[in-house]
Amino acid sequence: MKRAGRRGGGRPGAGRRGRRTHYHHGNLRRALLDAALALVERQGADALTLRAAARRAGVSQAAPYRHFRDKEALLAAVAEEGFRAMTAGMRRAAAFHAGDPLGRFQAHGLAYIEFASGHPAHFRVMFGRVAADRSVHPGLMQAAAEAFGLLVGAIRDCQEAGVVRDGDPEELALCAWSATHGLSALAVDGQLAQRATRLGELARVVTGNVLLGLGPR
Amino acid sequence: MKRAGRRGGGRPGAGRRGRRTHYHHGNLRRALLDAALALVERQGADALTLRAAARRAGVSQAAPYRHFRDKEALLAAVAEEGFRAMTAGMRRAAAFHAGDPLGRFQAHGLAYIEFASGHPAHFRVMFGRVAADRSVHPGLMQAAAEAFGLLVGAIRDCQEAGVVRDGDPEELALCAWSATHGLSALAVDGQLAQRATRLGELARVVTGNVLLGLGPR
DNA sequence: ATAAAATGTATACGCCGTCAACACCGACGT
DNA sequence: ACGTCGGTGTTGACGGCGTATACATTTTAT
Repeated sequence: MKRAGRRGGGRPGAGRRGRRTHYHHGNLRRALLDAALALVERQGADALTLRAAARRAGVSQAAPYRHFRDKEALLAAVAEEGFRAMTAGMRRAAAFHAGDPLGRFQAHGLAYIEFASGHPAHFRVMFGRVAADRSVHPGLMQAAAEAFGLLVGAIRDCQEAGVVRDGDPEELALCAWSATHGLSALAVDGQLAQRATRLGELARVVTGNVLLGLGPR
Repeated sequence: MKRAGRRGGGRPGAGRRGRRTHYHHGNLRRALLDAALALVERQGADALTLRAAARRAGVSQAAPYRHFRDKEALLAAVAEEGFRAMTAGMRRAAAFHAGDPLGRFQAHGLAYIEFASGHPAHFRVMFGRVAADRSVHPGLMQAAAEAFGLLVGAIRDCQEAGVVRDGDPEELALCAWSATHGLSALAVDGQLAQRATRLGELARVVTGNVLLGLGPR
């Protein structure tokens, strides 16, 4: 149905097809999102610009407006992808601790910190001021809620196993989320400068301390 | 010609021969900083613009460059003031718990969260990416270190009182800082939307949980 | 008094987000 | 088959931004 032939298809020099280039792009929305992700990952959050994404996708500066209402919408989409990637990483890490609720829980936290330190610019977009009113971007809200939901679920499992004290699981999960997010944010913002080399170790200390606090009384 | 009412108000030594007083504006650096703080506080971090600060101070757009190397330098100065204000707030709060190291420690955390939720835009400037290399702004680094130093000192006092377990105080303080900063950051970024009304309560829960984790074994 | 240094202004460049007007393409009703 | 229509991409423009350069003015040092 949709043809793959694209105009410029990424690089004017490379994309030569028999025909004159097509006027329409194959899937510009996806291409812009990929361009935006690459920009963030390789040149930082400040390099994420509607015009730069358009350039990278090989279209004109106004083309993105057919797919994103404004820059904020593109940022929200980038953030959403970040939450999905982070959630996937947390799931992967937890899979190694099948019968061990506490281990799963800590693995979630470590994976969170690992994502942040591995993709600092992306992390900043995820938690930066993407919108005055977040509810305008339901996909983003849902993706963020899913990550938090993992933690809440893990807390519930720990409570059932008797290794975490009773109480509102959301509230307890928030204690863990705060510590995990805080360490990640401090690391990403360069506030741990001289300690950065030990980040992995610090992550264990911090998440471990959370567990001590959450343990049964 | 552009003449616009000069900064008449409070120009010291307006006569001539004012020794320590400054030349044209009075003290443009301070005026720009105040303008920047007002912009951040009243219109958010995105409204902080060199040109807007200049406008608000009543000077031309290029004037700020005589006092700040670039926009980053102005941001750093704004962030520094934020750290000083936050540190002051933490000291004030701790003063109410003279003989109670644990109380002091928790008061620090609560004051931290209170500052963040009371001045979200300023908080964002303080922890946003002000510079690729923070060491270019020594005043900022020092102001931030002072806030962290408060926590470390409080941890030491708690250890001496036997209410916090032994161990590297910096490491233990970092556990507390992470949780405190994390809750603040989540609140500021609107990630606690529906729970925001209970922020004060959540702050107590989170800081209390940290103390449980740090307690003697 | 005069030269030098400090401070502010005018102007310009290039990039940005965004908008309006237009061009092209594929699909669909007739 | 054909004309039209909505979705998609282009061109060009506007005002705002950070910043550089050249210049004017005031303060300070000699």
